[in-house]
Amino acid sequence: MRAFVVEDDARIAADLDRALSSAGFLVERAQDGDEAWFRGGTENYDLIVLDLGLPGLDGLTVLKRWRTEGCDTPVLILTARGAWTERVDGIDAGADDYLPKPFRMEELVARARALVRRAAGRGGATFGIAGLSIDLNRMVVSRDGVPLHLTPLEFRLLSYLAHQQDRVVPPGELLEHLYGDEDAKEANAIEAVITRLRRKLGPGVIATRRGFGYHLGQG
Amino acid sequence: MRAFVVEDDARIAADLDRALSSAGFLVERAQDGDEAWFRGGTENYDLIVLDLGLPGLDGLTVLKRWRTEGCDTPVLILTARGAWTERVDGIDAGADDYLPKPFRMEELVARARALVRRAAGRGGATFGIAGLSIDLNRMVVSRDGVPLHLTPLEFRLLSYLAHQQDRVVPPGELLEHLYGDEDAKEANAIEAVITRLRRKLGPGVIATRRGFGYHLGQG
DNA sequence: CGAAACCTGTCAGATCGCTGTCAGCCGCGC
DNA sequence: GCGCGGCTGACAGCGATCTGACAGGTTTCG
Repeated sequence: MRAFVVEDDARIAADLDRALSSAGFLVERAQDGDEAWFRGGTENYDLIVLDLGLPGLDGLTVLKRWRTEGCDTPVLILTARGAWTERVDGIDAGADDYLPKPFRMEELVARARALVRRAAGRGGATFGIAGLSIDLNRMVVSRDGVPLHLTPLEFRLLSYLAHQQDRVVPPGELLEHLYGDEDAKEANAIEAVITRLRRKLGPGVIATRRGFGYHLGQG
Repeated sequence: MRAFVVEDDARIAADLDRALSSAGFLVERAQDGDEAWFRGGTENYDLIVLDLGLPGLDGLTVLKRWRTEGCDTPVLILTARGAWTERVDGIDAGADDYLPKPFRMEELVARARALVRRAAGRGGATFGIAGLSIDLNRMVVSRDGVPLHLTPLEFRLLSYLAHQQDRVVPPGELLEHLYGDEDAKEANAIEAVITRLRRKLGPGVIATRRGFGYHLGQG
């Protein structure tokens, strides 16, 4: 799950990074509008957290450009401006949600999760598959009530697959969403994680569609 | 655009009704949890506005039941409780958004629009032909709801035929579109793929026009 | 601070399924 | 009945995937 944090205040950005990271997101940051516009329009994020008060390009403008470019990534706006009209502007510009500063990190995380979930067309935060229950909020996976110990990477991969319903996800897409474009890994890295996951989850959970990718559920 | 307003305070309900109606929604109302649960689960609304403080069934409970029943209508929660933990609970229960009371009607309408817009964004990259449903997004082909496991090549061939409607496609054209001009294969390669496809799809899907080519549908 | 435990990417060898080719059979069209 | 295009089962090559081993790096704990 890749998140893109656009925030010029270094302290707040660091807080956001920490909170989202520990919630299972792979966080990338930008500090000004121009960089935000470019990367947000180019990369494939699952969520964007956008501060309206930016140096360079204004946040609202960036958002509008993304939308006219056809980018439909969920966007959560942070605004220091208290006036409700500003918020309405933000939502009408294509934002999916907003959070007025100051806010609780817990609340931000909850909303972030809700946005991603909604984008996936899914209602609840926990669901079961193949005798497995996956709680995306608590980051806990259990089998027959027995909690399984997944590493952060394993959980991120499983969670991404879960958000894709039973769509077949190509390895390249997994690579991109697990690691971002920065330090590219060998395609084999995905296979390794899949193997380790299968060992813990048991058979019948992650299926391979040779030539296509992976998906949850029986082959 | 049908909206379902669940609110026990008659005055607020009337205000919501007026605002949403003038925004183009067809508004229906309920005043207690039991009625809300029944109608929300039965009818097909585009948006539900749900007050958490309800007589009868609690709002959160109603929401959870809808979600476990598979209802994925966008839900906007109204809450008088100011504590942010309550809001987080609502979102975790499957709400798509919440609005703390008191709120501006303009803001509610903006959010309502955003939710509906969002929900409409999910859409069918899937189409059906000759009793088959082909989902290009999930890369899955199913017959009578039973998913078929096609190999990449088979999928490409079928999908090309599907895009040509029921036009008769010459083998040479298939060869060209499946392999490009580079490493040319024997014409027989196509026949082999067709055979394998027919075995999986069953009879009556791919027809041969001797001397011309192949097309979808009965002879 | 140092050691142990753990996480994770890479590699190499094993495995498995996809796919093109071939040879022979079948059936349409004449 | 004949000829030719099309069909099909068998098979082997190849690339995709799997997996165990290993090492670098990080976190945990004493």
